[in-house]
Amino acid sequence: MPRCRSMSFMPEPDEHDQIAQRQAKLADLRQQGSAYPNDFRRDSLAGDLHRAHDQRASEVLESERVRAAVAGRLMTRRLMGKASFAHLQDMSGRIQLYVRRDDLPEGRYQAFKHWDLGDIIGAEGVLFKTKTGELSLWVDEVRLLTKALRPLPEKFHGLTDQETRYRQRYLDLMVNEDTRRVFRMRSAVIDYLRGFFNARGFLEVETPMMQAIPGGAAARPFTTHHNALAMDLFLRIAPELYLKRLVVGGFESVYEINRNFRNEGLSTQHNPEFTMLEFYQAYADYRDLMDLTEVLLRGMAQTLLGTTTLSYQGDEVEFAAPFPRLTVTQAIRQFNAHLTVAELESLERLRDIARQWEIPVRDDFGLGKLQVELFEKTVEPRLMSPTFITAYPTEVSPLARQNEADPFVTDRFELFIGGREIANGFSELNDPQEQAMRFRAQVAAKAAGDQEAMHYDADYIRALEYGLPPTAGEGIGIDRLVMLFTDQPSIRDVLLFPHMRPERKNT
RNA sequence: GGGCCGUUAGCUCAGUCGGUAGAGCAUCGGACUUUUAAUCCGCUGGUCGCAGGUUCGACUCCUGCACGGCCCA
Repeated sequence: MPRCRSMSFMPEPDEHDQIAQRQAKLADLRQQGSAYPNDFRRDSLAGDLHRAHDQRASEVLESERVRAAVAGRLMTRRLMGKASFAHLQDMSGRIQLYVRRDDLPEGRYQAFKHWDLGDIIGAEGVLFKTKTGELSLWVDEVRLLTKALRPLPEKFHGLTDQETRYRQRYLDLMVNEDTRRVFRMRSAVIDYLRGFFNARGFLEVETPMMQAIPGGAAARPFTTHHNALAMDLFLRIAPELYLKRLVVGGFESVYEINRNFRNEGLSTQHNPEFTMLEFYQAYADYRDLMDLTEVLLRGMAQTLLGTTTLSYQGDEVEFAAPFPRLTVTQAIRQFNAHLTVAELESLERLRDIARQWEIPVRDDFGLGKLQVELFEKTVEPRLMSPTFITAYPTEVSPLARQNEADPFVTDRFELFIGGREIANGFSELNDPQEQAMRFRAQVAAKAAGDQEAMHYDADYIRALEYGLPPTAGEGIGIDRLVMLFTDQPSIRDVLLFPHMRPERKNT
Protein backbone atom coordinates (compact mmCIF):
# COMPACT_ATOMS: atom_id res chain seq x y z
CA MET A 1 0.00 0.00 0.00
CA PRO A 2 1.52 3.34 -0.98
CA ARG A 3 2.10 5.62 1.94
CA CYS A 4 2.35 9.36 2.12
CA ARG A 5 5.94 10.41 2.71
CA SER A 6 5.64 14.11 2.02
CA MET A 7 8.63 15.94 3.38
CA SER A 8 6.98 19.33 3.58
CA PHE A 9 3.46 19.40 4.91
CA MET A 10 1.69 22.71 4.78
CA PRO A 11 -0.86 23.26 7.53
CA GLU A 12 -4.44 23.42 6.38
CA PRO A 13 -5.47 27.08 6.41
CA ASP A 14 -8.48 26.29 8.61
CA GLU A 15 -6.50 24.50 11.30
CA HIS A 16 -6.27 26.43 14.51
CA ASP A 17 -3.09 27.97 15.80
CA GLN A 18 -1.88 25.18 18.01
CA ILE A 19 -2.07 22.56 15.29
CA ALA A 20 -0.32 24.87 12.85
CA GLN A 21 2.45 25.53 15.38
CA ARG A 22 2.92 21.84 16.03
CA GLN A 23 2.95 21.06 12.32
CA ALA A 24 5.69 23.65 11.86
CA LYS A 25 7.67 21.95 14.63
CA LEU A 26 7.17 18.60 12.91
CA ALA A 27 8.43 20.08 9.64
CA ASP A 28 11.59 21.15 11.45
CA LEU A 29 12.00 17.65 12.84
CA ARG A 30 11.74 16.18 9.37
CA GLN A 31 14.50 18.52 8.20
CA GLN A 32 16.76 17.43 11.04
CA GLY A 33 16.39 13.71 10.31
CA SER A 34 13.99 10.97 11.24
CA ALA A 35 10.91 12.57 12.74
CA TYR A 36 9.47 9.23 13.83
CA PRO A 37 12.36 7.25 15.27
CA ASN A 38 11.79 3.73 16.54
CA ASP A 39 15.12 2.89 18.10
CA PHE A 40 14.53 3.99 21.68
CA ARG A 41 14.13 1.08 24.08
CA ARG A 42 12.74 1.46 27.57
CA ASP A 43 13.54 -0.92 30.40
CA SER A 44 11.06 0.25 33.01
CA LEU A 45 7.43 1.15 33.49
CA ALA A 46 6.41 4.01 35.75
CA GLY A 47 4.19 1.84 37.91
CA ASP A 48 6.91 -0.77 38.44
CA LEU A 49 9.39 1.93 39.46
CA HIS A 50 6.94 3.32 42.02
CA ARG A 51 6.22 -0.13 43.42
CA ALA A 52 9.90 -0.95 43.71
CA HIS A 53 11.22 2.34 45.09
CA ASP A 54 8.46 4.51 46.58
CA GLN A 55 9.02 3.17 50.07
CA ARG A 56 12.81 3.40 49.98
CA ALA A 57 14.74 6.17 51.70
CA SER A 58 16.05 9.01 49.61
CA GLU A 59 19.68 8.50 50.77
CA VAL A 60 19.61 4.78 49.93
CA LEU A 61 18.24 5.54 46.47
CA GLU A 62 20.91 8.13 45.76
CA SER A 63 23.76 5.93 46.89
CA GLU A 64 22.63 3.09 44.61
CA ARG A 65 22.24 5.30 41.51
CA VAL A 66 19.52 3.12 39.95
CA ARG A 67 19.32 3.78 36.20
CA ALA A 68 16.06 3.54 34.29
CA ALA A 69 14.83 4.19 30.75
CA VAL A 70 11.19 5.12 30.41
CA ALA A 71 8.93 6.18 27.56
CA GLY A 72 5.47 7.60 27.28
CA ARG A 73 3.39 10.68 26.78
CA LEU A 74 4.44 14.08 28.15
CA MET A 75 1.47 15.07 30.34
CA THR A 76 2.67 18.00 32.42
CA ARG A 77 5.70 20.25 32.38
CA ARG A 78 7.00 22.96 34.67
CA LEU A 79 9.78 24.98 33.10
CA MET A 80 11.97 26.86 35.57
CA GLY A 81 14.72 28.41 33.54
CA LYS A 82 17.60 26.01 33.21
CA ALA A 83 15.77 23.09 34.88
CA SER A 84 12.32 21.58 34.49
CA PHE A 85 10.00 19.01 35.95
CA ALA A 86 7.69 16.97 33.77
CA HIS A 87 5.42 13.96 34.09
CA LEU A 88 5.59 11.13 31.62
CA GLN A 89 2.65 8.73 31.41
CA ASP A 90 2.85 5.15 30.25
CA MET A 91 0.38 2.26 30.47
CA SER A 92 1.23 1.65 34.11
CA GLY A 93 1.07 5.22 35.44
CA ARG A 94 3.17 8.37 35.66
CA ILE A 95 6.73 9.14 36.63
CA GLN A 96 8.20 12.59 37.19
CA LEU A 97 11.23 13.65 35.21
CA TYR A 98 13.79 16.17 36.41
CA VAL A 99 15.47 17.69 33.39
CA ARG A 100 18.45 20.06 33.70
CA ARG A 101 20.11 21.87 30.84
CA ASP A 102 23.60 21.11 32.12
CA ASP A 103 22.96 17.35 32.39
CA LEU A 104 21.83 16.95 28.78
CA PRO A 105 23.73 16.80 25.49
CA GLU A 106 24.42 20.22 23.93
CA GLY A 107 21.26 21.90 22.65
CA ARG A 108 18.88 19.18 23.88
CA TYR A 109 17.37 21.27 26.65
CA GLN A 110 16.55 24.03 24.20
CA ALA A 111 14.71 21.46 22.08
CA PHE A 112 12.96 19.97 25.11
CA LYS A 113 11.58 23.40 26.01
CA HIS A 114 9.80 23.53 22.67
CA TRP A 115 8.24 20.10 22.83
CA ASP A 116 4.54 20.04 23.59
CA LEU A 117 2.25 18.38 26.08
CA GLY A 118 1.03 15.23 24.42
CA ASP A 119 4.32 14.49 22.66
CA ILE A 120 5.66 10.98 23.16
CA ILE A 121 9.17 10.96 24.56
CA GLY A 122 11.80 8.61 25.91
CA ALA A 123 14.03 9.47 28.87
CA GLU A 124 16.93 7.86 30.71
CA GLY A 125 18.47 8.75 34.01
CA VAL A 126 18.92 7.96 37.66
CA LEU A 127 16.17 7.58 40.21
CA PHE A 128 15.98 9.99 43.13
CA LYS A 129 13.46 11.61 45.39
CA THR A 130 12.59 15.29 45.31
CA LYS A 131 12.45 17.34 48.47
CA THR A 132 8.73 16.61 48.67
CA GLY A 133 9.50 12.89 48.46
CA GLU A 134 8.25 12.11 44.96
CA LEU A 135 10.15 9.41 43.16
CA SER A 136 11.58 10.98 40.00
CA LEU A 137 14.05 10.32 37.23
CA TRP A 138 17.07 12.64 37.08
CA VAL A 139 17.35 12.70 33.32
CA ASP A 140 20.60 12.70 31.36
CA GLU A 141 19.10 11.72 28.01
CA VAL A 142 15.70 12.61 26.61
CA ARG A 143 14.35 12.23 23.08
CA LEU A 144 11.22 13.13 21.21
CA LEU A 145 9.81 9.92 19.74
CA THR A 146 6.46 10.99 18.31
CA LYS A 147 5.23 14.53 17.80
CA ALA A 148 1.61 15.17 18.83
CA LEU A 149 0.00 17.47 16.32
CA ARG A 150 -3.10 18.08 18.39
CA PRO A 151 -3.17 19.57 21.88
CA LEU A 152 -4.34 17.62 24.92
CA PRO A 153 -7.52 18.50 26.79
CA GLU A 154 -7.06 20.72 29.79
CA LYS A 155 -4.79 19.23 32.44
CA PHE A 156 -6.96 20.01 35.46
CA HIS A 157 -10.55 19.47 34.33
CA GLY A 158 -9.59 16.85 31.78
CA LEU A 159 -12.07 15.88 29.11
CA THR A 160 -15.66 15.94 30.36
CA ASP A 161 -17.71 16.34 27.18
CA GLN A 162 -19.55 13.01 26.96
CA GLU A 163 -19.79 13.01 23.20
CA THR A 164 -16.07 13.59 22.73
CA ARG A 165 -15.27 11.00 25.39
CA TYR A 166 -17.24 8.38 23.45
CA ARG A 167 -16.19 9.40 19.95
CA GLN A 168 -12.53 9.94 20.75
CA ARG A 169 -12.03 7.32 23.42
CA TYR A 170 -8.27 7.54 22.93
CA LEU A 171 -8.40 11.08 24.32
CA ASP A 172 -10.59 10.01 27.21
CA LEU A 173 -8.14 7.22 28.05
CA MET A 174 -5.17 9.60 27.82
CA VAL A 175 -6.47 12.09 30.33
CA ASN A 176 -9.08 10.41 32.53
CA GLU A 177 -7.78 7.92 35.06
CA ASP A 178 -11.32 6.86 35.93
CA THR A 179 -11.89 5.76 32.34
CA ARG A 180 -8.72 3.69 32.46
CA ARG A 181 -9.94 2.18 35.74
CA VAL A 182 -13.27 1.16 34.18
CA PHE A 183 -11.72 -0.64 31.24
CA ARG A 184 -9.08 -2.32 33.36
CA MET A 185 -11.91 -3.61 35.52
CA ARG A 186 -13.76 -4.80 32.43
CA SER A 187 -10.71 -6.75 31.41
CA ALA A 188 -10.36 -8.16 34.94
CA VAL A 189 -14.01 -9.29 34.94
CA ILE A 190 -13.54 -11.22 31.71
CA ASP A 191 -10.25 -12.65 32.92
CA TYR A 192 -11.93 -13.81 36.13
CA LEU A 193 -14.73 -15.47 34.16
CA ARG A 194 -12.27 -17.38 31.99
CA GLY A 195 -10.33 -18.52 35.03
CA PHE A 196 -13.52 -19.58 36.80
CA PHE A 197 -14.83 -21.71 33.95
CA ASN A 198 -11.47 -23.08 32.86
CA ALA A 199 -10.82 -24.21 36.44
CA ARG A 200 -14.08 -26.15 36.36
CA GLY A 201 -13.29 -28.05 33.20
CA PHE A 202 -15.27 -25.92 30.77
CA LEU A 203 -13.97 -25.61 27.24
CA GLU A 204 -13.91 -22.13 25.69
CA VAL A 205 -15.28 -22.23 22.14
CA GLU A 206 -16.18 -19.87 19.33
CA THR A 207 -19.34 -20.31 17.29
CA PRO A 208 -20.61 -18.48 14.21
CA MET A 209 -21.38 -14.78 14.38
CA MET A 210 -22.82 -14.92 10.86
CA GLN A 211 -25.74 -17.26 10.76
CA ALA A 212 -28.20 -18.32 8.06
CA ILE A 213 -30.90 -18.75 10.70
CA PRO A 214 -30.64 -16.36 13.65
CA GLY A 215 -31.74 -18.10 16.83
CA GLY A 216 -31.39 -18.49 20.56
CA ALA A 217 -33.19 -15.32 21.60
CA ALA A 218 -36.22 -13.16 20.93
CA ALA A 219 -34.79 -10.21 19.01
CA ARG A 220 -34.56 -8.66 15.58
CA PRO A 221 -31.27 -9.40 13.82
CA PHE A 222 -29.01 -7.37 11.58
CA THR A 223 -28.85 -8.60 8.01
CA THR A 224 -25.76 -8.80 5.84
CA HIS A 225 -24.98 -10.35 2.49
CA HIS A 226 -22.47 -12.92 1.30
CA ASN A 227 -21.57 -12.09 -2.30
CA ALA A 228 -19.96 -15.34 -3.41
CA LEU A 229 -22.77 -17.45 -1.99
CA ALA A 230 -25.37 -14.93 -3.15
CA MET A 231 -27.24 -15.21 0.12
CA ASP A 232 -28.27 -13.05 3.03
CA LEU A 233 -26.82 -13.85 6.42
CA PHE A 234 -27.75 -12.62 9.87
CA LEU A 235 -25.45 -11.38 12.59
CA ARG A 236 -26.13 -13.61 15.55
CA ILE A 237 -28.50 -12.56 18.30
CA ALA A 238 -27.21 -15.39 20.54
CA PRO A 239 -24.80 -18.34 20.32
CA GLU A 240 -27.18 -20.63 22.22
CA LEU A 241 -28.23 -23.12 19.54
CA TYR A 242 -24.64 -23.68 18.38
CA LEU A 243 -23.35 -24.19 21.90
CA LYS A 244 -25.99 -26.85 22.53
CA ARG A 245 -24.99 -28.55 19.27
CA LEU A 246 -21.52 -28.82 20.82
CA VAL A 247 -22.97 -30.47 23.91
CA VAL A 248 -24.69 -32.94 21.56
CA GLY A 249 -21.26 -33.53 20.04
CA GLY A 250 -19.83 -34.45 23.41
CA PHE A 251 -18.27 -31.19 24.58
CA GLU A 252 -20.28 -31.49 27.77
CA SER A 253 -19.15 -28.24 29.41
CA VAL A 254 -18.59 -25.28 27.09
CA TYR A 255 -18.60 -21.53 27.30
CA GLU A 256 -18.25 -18.63 24.92
CA ILE A 257 -17.58 -14.97 25.66
CA ASN A 258 -18.32 -12.84 22.65
CA ARG A 259 -20.48 -10.34 20.88
CA ASN A 260 -24.18 -10.55 20.10
CA PHE A 261 -25.95 -8.14 17.76
CA ARG A 262 -29.52 -6.99 18.15
CA ASN A 263 -31.30 -4.59 15.85
CA GLU A 264 -33.05 -2.44 18.41
CA GLY A 265 -32.89 1.08 19.80
CA LEU A 266 -29.99 2.59 21.72
CA SER A 267 -30.24 3.48 25.37
CA THR A 268 -28.23 3.57 28.57
CA GLN A 269 -28.89 -0.18 28.71
CA HIS A 270 -28.64 -1.17 25.06
CA ASN A 271 -25.92 -1.07 22.43
CA PRO A 272 -26.46 -2.79 19.07
CA GLU A 273 -23.50 -5.05 19.81
CA PHE A 274 -22.88 -6.26 23.31
CA THR A 275 -20.96 -8.98 25.04
CA MET A 276 -22.46 -12.13 26.51
CA LEU A 277 -21.06 -15.04 28.38
CA GLU A 278 -22.99 -18.21 27.62
CA PHE A 279 -22.15 -21.53 29.22
CA TYR A 280 -23.66 -25.00 29.14
CA GLN A 281 -23.17 -27.92 31.46
CA ALA A 282 -24.47 -31.43 30.83
CA TYR A 283 -26.03 -33.40 33.67
CA ALA A 284 -26.96 -30.23 35.54
CA ASP A 285 -30.22 -28.36 35.99
CA TYR A 286 -31.21 -24.74 36.52
CA ARG A 287 -30.82 -25.02 40.28
CA ASP A 288 -27.21 -26.14 39.87
CA LEU A 289 -26.60 -23.06 37.72
CA MET A 290 -28.14 -20.73 40.30
CA ASP A 291 -25.74 -22.18 42.86
CA LEU A 292 -22.83 -21.81 40.46
CA THR A 293 -23.79 -18.24 39.56
CA GLU A 294 -23.91 -17.28 43.21
CA VAL A 295 -20.42 -18.67 43.82
CA LEU A 296 -19.16 -16.98 40.66
CA LEU A 297 -20.44 -13.50 41.44
CA ARG A 298 -19.59 -13.54 45.13
CA GLY A 299 -16.06 -14.67 44.36
CA MET A 300 -15.72 -12.12 41.60
CA ALA A 301 -16.78 -9.27 43.88
CA GLN A 302 -14.47 -10.43 46.64
CA THR A 303 -11.51 -10.89 44.30
CA LEU A 304 -11.89 -7.86 42.07
CA LEU A 305 -13.37 -5.36 44.52
CA GLY A 306 -12.14 -6.78 47.81
CA THR A 307 -15.67 -6.70 49.21
CA THR A 308 -19.02 -8.37 48.74
CA THR A 309 -20.90 -5.13 49.35
CA LEU A 310 -20.79 -2.72 46.46
CA SER A 311 -22.41 0.59 45.78
CA TYR A 312 -24.22 1.11 42.51
CA GLN A 313 -25.40 4.65 41.73
CA GLY A 314 -26.08 5.29 45.40
CA ASP A 315 -27.77 1.95 46.09
CA GLU A 316 -26.15 -0.79 48.12
CA VAL A 317 -25.81 -4.16 46.42
CA GLU A 318 -25.02 -7.10 48.71
CA PHE A 319 -23.40 -10.26 47.36
CA ALA A 320 -22.59 -11.96 50.68
CA ALA A 321 -26.03 -13.22 51.69
CA PRO A 322 -27.61 -16.14 49.83
CA PHE A 323 -29.44 -14.71 46.81
CA PRO A 324 -33.21 -14.88 47.43
CA ARG A 325 -35.16 -17.10 45.03
CA LEU A 326 -38.74 -16.19 44.14
CA THR A 327 -41.04 -17.32 41.39
CA VAL A 328 -42.34 -14.73 38.93
CA THR A 329 -45.79 -14.74 40.54
CA GLN A 330 -44.42 -14.71 44.09
CA ALA A 331 -42.31 -11.70 43.19
CA ILE A 332 -45.26 -9.87 41.62
CA ARG A 333 -47.35 -10.43 44.73
CA GLN A 334 -44.54 -9.41 47.04
CA PHE A 335 -44.38 -6.01 45.38
CA ASN A 336 -48.13 -5.76 44.65
CA ALA A 337 -49.66 -6.87 47.96
CA HIS A 338 -53.21 -6.18 46.81
CA LEU A 339 -53.07 -8.67 43.90
CA THR A 340 -54.48 -12.14 44.50
CA VAL A 341 -53.37 -15.44 43.06
CA ALA A 342 -56.71 -15.66 41.27
CA GLU A 343 -56.14 -12.30 39.60
CA LEU A 344 -52.67 -13.33 38.39
CA GLU A 345 -54.23 -16.41 36.80
CA SER A 346 -57.06 -14.56 35.06
CA LEU A 347 -56.26 -13.53 31.50
CA GLU A 348 -59.01 -10.90 31.44
CA ARG A 349 -58.12 -9.43 34.84
CA LEU A 350 -54.41 -9.36 34.04
CA ARG A 351 -55.07 -7.53 30.77
CA ASP A 352 -56.86 -4.79 32.70
CA ILE A 353 -54.11 -4.58 35.29
CA ALA A 354 -51.44 -4.40 32.59
CA ARG A 355 -53.29 -1.58 30.87
CA GLN A 356 -53.51 0.27 34.17
CA TRP A 357 -49.73 0.11 34.28
CA GLU A 358 -49.64 1.52 30.74
CA ILE A 359 -48.17 -1.68 29.35
CA PRO A 360 -48.92 -1.92 25.62
CA VAL A 361 -50.94 -5.13 25.50
CA ARG A 362 -51.19 -7.00 22.22
CA ASP A 363 -54.06 -9.38 21.48
CA ASP A 364 -51.74 -12.36 21.20
CA PHE A 365 -50.34 -11.90 24.72
CA GLY A 366 -51.19 -14.96 26.80
CA LEU A 367 -51.31 -15.19 30.56
CA GLY A 368 -47.62 -15.96 30.85
CA LYS A 369 -46.53 -13.00 28.72
CA LEU A 370 -48.78 -10.68 30.73
CA GLN A 371 -47.32 -11.94 34.00
CA VAL A 372 -43.78 -11.29 32.76
CA GLU A 373 -44.71 -7.83 31.50
CA LEU A 374 -46.22 -6.99 34.88
CA PHE A 375 -43.13 -8.36 36.61
CA GLU A 376 -40.81 -6.24 34.48
CA LYS A 377 -42.89 -3.13 35.13
CA THR A 378 -43.50 -3.44 38.86
CA VAL A 379 -40.74 -5.63 40.28
CA GLU A 380 -37.57 -5.64 38.17
CA PRO A 381 -36.40 -2.05 38.86
CA ARG A 382 -36.68 -2.66 42.59
CA LEU A 383 -34.48 -5.75 42.80
CA MET A 384 -31.22 -4.14 43.90
CA SER A 385 -29.30 -6.92 45.60
CA PRO A 386 -28.99 -10.14 43.62
CA THR A 387 -32.31 -11.97 43.35
CA PHE A 388 -33.17 -15.09 41.36
CA ILE A 389 -36.61 -15.12 39.78
CA THR A 390 -37.76 -18.59 38.75
CA ALA A 391 -40.67 -20.36 37.11
CA TYR A 392 -40.84 -18.32 33.89
CA PRO A 393 -43.92 -19.14 31.83
CA THR A 394 -43.43 -21.63 29.01
CA GLU A 395 -45.07 -19.09 26.70
CA VAL A 396 -42.01 -16.81 26.92
CA SER A 397 -39.39 -19.58 27.13
CA PRO A 398 -39.35 -21.49 23.84
CA LEU A 399 -35.99 -23.18 24.48
CA ALA A 400 -36.45 -24.10 28.14
CA ARG A 401 -37.58 -27.35 29.69
CA GLN A 402 -41.05 -27.42 31.16
CA ASN A 403 -41.45 -27.95 34.88
CA GLU A 404 -42.61 -31.49 35.54
CA ALA A 405 -45.14 -30.53 38.19
CA ASP A 406 -46.45 -27.44 36.41
CA PRO A 407 -46.01 -27.36 32.63
CA PHE A 408 -47.32 -23.78 32.53
CA VAL A 409 -43.84 -22.75 33.62
CA THR A 410 -40.30 -23.80 32.77
CA ASP A 411 -37.27 -24.67 34.88
CA ARG A 412 -35.82 -21.28 34.21
CA PHE A 413 -34.46 -18.36 36.20
CA GLU A 414 -33.29 -14.84 35.65
CA LEU A 415 -30.93 -13.02 37.98
CA PHE A 416 -31.58 -9.37 38.76
CA ILE A 417 -29.03 -7.00 40.28
CA GLY A 418 -29.25 -3.24 40.51
CA GLY A 419 -32.76 -3.33 39.09
CA ARG A 420 -31.65 -5.02 35.89
CA GLU A 421 -31.52 -8.43 34.32
CA ILE A 422 -27.97 -9.72 34.55
CA ALA A 423 -28.36 -13.43 33.79
CA ASN A 424 -30.84 -15.83 32.25
CA GLY A 425 -30.56 -19.59 32.60
CA PHE A 426 -32.58 -22.75 32.40
CA SER A 427 -32.70 -26.47 32.15
CA GLU A 428 -32.50 -27.03 28.42
CA LEU A 429 -35.39 -28.44 26.44
CA ASN A 430 -33.80 -31.62 25.03
CA ASP A 431 -36.95 -33.30 23.68
CA PRO A 432 -36.70 -32.79 19.90
CA GLN A 433 -40.41 -33.34 19.28
CA GLU A 434 -41.42 -30.81 21.92
CA GLN A 435 -38.79 -28.35 20.59
CA ALA A 436 -40.15 -28.79 17.05
CA MET A 437 -43.63 -27.91 18.32
CA ARG A 438 -42.28 -24.83 20.10
CA PHE A 439 -40.48 -23.71 16.94
CA ARG A 440 -43.69 -24.12 14.94
CA ALA A 441 -45.51 -21.94 17.47
CA GLN A 442 -42.76 -19.33 17.06
CA VAL A 443 -43.08 -19.43 13.29
CA ALA A 444 -46.83 -18.91 13.64
CA ALA A 445 -46.21 -15.93 15.92
CA LYS A 446 -43.75 -14.48 13.41
CA ALA A 447 -46.33 -14.91 10.65
CA ALA A 448 -48.82 -13.09 12.86
CA GLY A 449 -46.47 -10.13 13.08
CA ASP A 450 -44.16 -10.78 16.04
CA GLN A 451 -40.86 -9.60 14.58
CA GLU A 452 -38.89 -11.00 17.50
CA ALA A 453 -40.28 -14.53 17.19
CA MET A 454 -37.88 -17.34 16.32
CA HIS A 455 -37.30 -19.24 13.08
CA TYR A 456 -37.64 -22.98 12.68
CA ASP A 457 -34.09 -24.38 12.85
CA ALA A 458 -34.26 -27.84 11.29
CA ASP A 459 -30.61 -28.65 11.85
CA TYR A 460 -30.96 -27.83 15.52
CA ILE A 461 -33.89 -30.27 15.73
CA ARG A 462 -31.78 -32.85 13.90
CA ALA A 463 -29.02 -32.35 16.46
CA LEU A 464 -31.49 -32.85 19.31
CA GLU A 465 -32.65 -36.05 17.61
CA TYR A 466 -29.17 -37.46 18.13
CA GLY A 467 -29.64 -36.77 21.82
CA LEU A 468 -28.78 -33.71 23.91
CA PRO A 469 -27.96 -34.97 27.40
CA PRO A 470 -29.91 -33.36 30.22
CA THR A 471 -28.22 -29.97 30.29
CA ALA A 472 -28.51 -26.55 31.85
CA GLY A 473 -27.33 -23.35 30.20
CA GLU A 474 -27.01 -19.71 31.11
CA GLY A 475 -26.18 -16.34 29.65
CA ILE A 476 -24.66 -13.45 31.60
CA GLY A 477 -24.63 -9.92 30.19
CA ILE A 478 -21.03 -8.81 30.59
CA ASP A 479 -21.60 -5.12 29.88
CA ARG A 480 -24.22 -4.79 32.59
CA LEU A 481 -22.06 -6.74 34.99
CA VAL A 482 -19.17 -4.38 34.33
CA MET A 483 -21.50 -1.40 34.85
CA LEU A 484 -22.25 -2.79 38.30
CA PHE A 485 -18.65 -3.50 39.15
CA THR A 486 -17.49 -0.05 38.03
CA ASP A 487 -20.53 1.95 39.22
CA GLN A 488 -21.16 3.34 35.73
CA PRO A 489 -24.67 4.58 34.79
CA SER A 490 -24.59 3.89 31.04
CA ILE A 491 -23.55 0.94 28.90
CA ARG A 492 -21.61 3.47 26.79
CA ASP A 493 -19.34 4.03 29.77
CA VAL A 494 -18.21 0.39 29.72
CA LEU A 495 -17.85 0.01 25.94
CA LEU A 496 -14.56 1.34 24.56
CA PHE A 497 -16.28 2.43 21.37
CA PRO A 498 -20.04 2.69 21.91
CA HIS A 499 -22.18 3.01 18.83
CA MET A 500 -22.73 6.65 17.84
CA ARG A 501 -24.38 8.33 14.91
CA PRO A 502 -21.77 9.54 12.41
CA GLU A 503 -20.50 13.00 13.24
CA ARG A 504 -20.98 15.56 10.49
CA LYS A 505 -18.70 18.32 11.65
CA ASN A 506 -15.18 18.51 10.27
CA THR A 507 -12.58 16.57 12.19
C1' G B 1 -40.84 7.82 17.98
C1' G B 2 -42.22 11.69 22.19
C1' G B 3 -40.71 15.26 26.22
C1' C B 4 -36.92 18.17 28.63
C1' C B 5 -31.85 20.02 28.49
C1' G B 6 -27.31 21.12 25.98
C1' U B 7 -23.85 22.77 21.64
C1' U B 8 -19.57 29.86 22.78
C1' A B 9 -11.36 29.76 21.82
C1' G B 10 -7.66 23.34 21.49
C1' C B 11 -9.91 22.01 26.73
C1' U B 12 -13.13 23.63 31.12
C1' C B 13 -16.72 27.27 31.41
C1' A B 14 -19.03 32.69 31.97
C1' G B 15 -21.85 35.96 28.80
C1' U B 16 -26.71 41.03 32.30
C1' C B 17 -32.63 43.91 29.19
C1' G B 18 -31.27 42.38 22.00
C1' G B 19 -26.30 47.08 21.24
C1' U B 20 -19.15 45.26 18.08
C1' A B 21 -17.13 38.18 22.53
C1' G B 22 -14.90 37.04 28.22
C1' A B 23 -12.00 34.10 32.06
C1' G B 24 -8.84 29.96 33.58
C1' C B 25 -5.79 26.21 31.51
C1' A B 26 -3.09 25.26 26.99
C1' U B 27 -0.30 27.81 23.03
C1' C B 28 3.36 31.90 21.63
C1' G B 29 7.43 35.54 23.65
C1' G B 30 10.24 36.83 28.20
C1' A B 31 12.18 35.80 33.68
C1' C B 32 13.30 31.67 36.81
C1' U B 33 18.39 25.13 38.41
C1' U B 34 13.65 20.77 43.58
C1' U B 35 8.52 22.00 40.76
C1' U B 36 3.95 19.37 41.06
C1' A B 37 -3.25 22.97 39.14
C1' A B 38 4.68 25.86 39.70
C1' U B 39 5.08 31.27 39.93
C1' C B 40 5.67 36.25 37.61
C1' C B 41 5.35 39.67 33.04
C1' G B 42 3.47 40.26 27.99
C1' C B 43 0.74 38.58 23.52
C1' U B 44 -2.22 35.60 20.46
C1' G B 45 -6.44 32.66 19.57
C1' G B 46 -13.87 32.90 17.78
C1' U B 47 -18.28 30.64 11.06
C1' C B 48 -21.08 31.70 19.30
C1' G B 49 -23.47 23.63 16.07
C1' C B 50 -25.93 24.51 10.88
C1' A B 51 -29.80 27.02 7.89
C1' G B 52 -33.61 30.42 7.78
C1' G B 53 -36.79 34.28 10.13
C1' U B 54 -37.97 38.80 13.29
C1' U B 55 -35.19 43.44 14.14
C1' C B 56 -31.86 49.54 12.65
C1' G B 57 -29.01 45.69 15.17
C1' A B 58 -29.17 38.50 17.20
C1' C B 59 -24.43 34.42 21.15
C1' U B 60 -29.17 36.38 23.12
C1' C B 61 -35.94 36.13 20.45
C1' C B 62 -38.69 32.59 16.78
C1' U B 63 -38.75 28.18 13.24
C1' G B 64 -36.40 24.01 11.11
C1' C B 65 -32.29 20.67 10.97
C1' A B 66 -27.78 18.00 12.94
C1' C B 67 -25.28 15.81 17.01
C1' G B 68 -25.21 14.66 22.23
C1' G B 69 -27.31 13.90 27.36
C1' C B 70 -31.42 12.45 30.57
C1' C B 71 -36.38 10.55 30.95
C1' C B 72 -40.48 8.00 28.57
C1' A B 73 -42.25 4.51 24.61
